[in-house]
Amino acid sequence: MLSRGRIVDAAIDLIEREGADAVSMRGIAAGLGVGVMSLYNHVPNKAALLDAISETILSKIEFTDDPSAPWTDRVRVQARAFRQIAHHYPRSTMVVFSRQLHSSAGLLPVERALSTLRDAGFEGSEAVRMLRMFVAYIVGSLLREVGVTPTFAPVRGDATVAEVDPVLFPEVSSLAPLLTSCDHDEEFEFGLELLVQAMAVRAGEQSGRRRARG
Amino acid sequence: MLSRGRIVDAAIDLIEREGADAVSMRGIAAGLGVGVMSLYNHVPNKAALLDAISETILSKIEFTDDPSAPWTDRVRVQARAFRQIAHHYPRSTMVVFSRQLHSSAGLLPVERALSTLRDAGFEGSEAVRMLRMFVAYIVGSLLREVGVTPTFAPVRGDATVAEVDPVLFPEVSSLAPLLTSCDHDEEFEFGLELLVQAMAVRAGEQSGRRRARG
DNA sequence: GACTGGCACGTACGCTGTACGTCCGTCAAC
DNA sequence: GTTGACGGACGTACAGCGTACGTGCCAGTC
Repeated sequence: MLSRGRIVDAAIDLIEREGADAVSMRGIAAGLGVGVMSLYNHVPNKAALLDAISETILSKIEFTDDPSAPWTDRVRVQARAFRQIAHHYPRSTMVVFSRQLHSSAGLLPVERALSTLRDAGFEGSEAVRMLRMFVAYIVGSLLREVGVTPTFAPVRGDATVAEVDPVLFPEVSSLAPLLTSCDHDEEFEFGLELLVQAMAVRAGEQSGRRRARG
Repeated sequence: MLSRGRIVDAAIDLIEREGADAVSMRGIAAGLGVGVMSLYNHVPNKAALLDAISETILSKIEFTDDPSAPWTDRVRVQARAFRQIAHHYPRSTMVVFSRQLHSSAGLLPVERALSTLRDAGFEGSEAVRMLRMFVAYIVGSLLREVGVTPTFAPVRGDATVAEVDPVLFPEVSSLAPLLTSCDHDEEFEFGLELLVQAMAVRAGEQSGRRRARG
């Protein structure tokens, strides 16, 4: 028996195997051993299916952070949970980023993050701003990590960089080896640490002001 | 006379008018008053055309930062230049983000940024890490700002948030008004400032260590 | 037994990207 | 002035896409 869930799962499998461009209603149906039009009994159209894929991916994020741990550690754990799922479904992650979903699928991550930020001492618009900044960093990082099409990426990039004119682009030229290679784990942790520290500084100022007022 | 540049310009116009999904070789050709296949005399295929669009957009970034200004100000100016062009071509920006380009089109921004980071005291891998973190934030922010499909966005989001269960999602529920509305300028500047300050702290530690060694 | 609703499915239409062949205007060589 | 080559604009054609619509089967209810 066909179902919305089975269709979404098959679609995610197909995307991970053959890429987001290769996904088609016919391909998904073939993967399920089913006629194309049968899909439309469970999904109104392809756009809705892609939205459903986004929600499913988002819902797979597992939060294992300990509520009693310091908020800085919880922030780190939550950020890594986000990243882990993106690495597990790299190509589907691209479709998540390419669609803005109006649904409440991503609400649990937001709730957890806001709760953590409250523990850190941020409230109201300050908490929302912190959240948005943090999400921006994570999304931007993952877009870079995941957008390089992990499978069969032609390493043509090196050749291009080798041709960089050292006179026009001295900095790029001298840092070329560092720019072409990238330890994604290390890069992510670096930015994460910088952000957590920046937030800690800001949190200290906040509580300092509150103490001064109280 | 048809040319690669005219094709790219027409394609960008079309994307901004009707969205990235609506862009087709036939549509572009029609906009130029030309047969479809004529395009293929100047562009090998649609993917290459989209790459060309990305490069063109990237090349439109104007750097007006004063090399004699403090590096913190230069960072701010460069970030805003990036953002400005994304706002000028919002829908094309989405295609830029959805493609990773192997070309050297985005090299000038990188060069300028690395030069600024060197002035701040960052060198080698530290500079590259700072650059990548900064780009991640900017890209993530712009993806949020631009991904909300500025034109004719159905404001269904508010209704969805109004239905949030206050028991399941207390934080989201209490901050709902702040979460639904968003002053993009303010949000961007907030994160930008936080990052610049974090970088300044790190730069101070760097130069401190150098002084200690020297 | 008849009736009804849901689901799987085939057909068909308009759209897409693009391979291939054709035509025509321009320019060089004789 | 004629001829030949060549580059660019173009039409045709094909495979593949999303999906509107109609058909047939099968379970459940009166």
